[in-house]
Amino acid sequence: MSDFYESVFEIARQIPAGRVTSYGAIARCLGTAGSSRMVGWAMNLSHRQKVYVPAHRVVNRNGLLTGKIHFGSPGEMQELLENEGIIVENDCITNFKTLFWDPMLELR
DNA sequence: ACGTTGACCTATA
DNA sequence: GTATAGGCCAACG
Repeated sequence: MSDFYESVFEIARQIPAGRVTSYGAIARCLGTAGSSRMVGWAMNLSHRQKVYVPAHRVVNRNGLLTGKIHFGSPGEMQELLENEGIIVENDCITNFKTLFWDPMLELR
């Protein structure tokens, strides 16, 4: 595993419950801004990882659950989010701006 | 080896 | 405000 994915998983693991972040935020925090797609690939590989990565807390910039289909079954991601107190409606996170968690601010 | 795709983001029209 | 274009790099067929 390259350091890039390691860092991505590390950050994803640091996301507190009930909070969400975006791929771009993680990418910028890693200094690989513009290559936010790689963060998505990293999440795709997260299933192969031994350690559990809360990928459901990572969504796109619009707060839309674009990657829910990559979970076991559609709706599972939403259920996980609602289980943590996050309100999800029509595959969109309500109060996304409030629930947004910036790794740049927390991890510094 | 080459072309296409992908859990995205920013910028211009 | 929505619509389209471009860029980024790795994995898959």
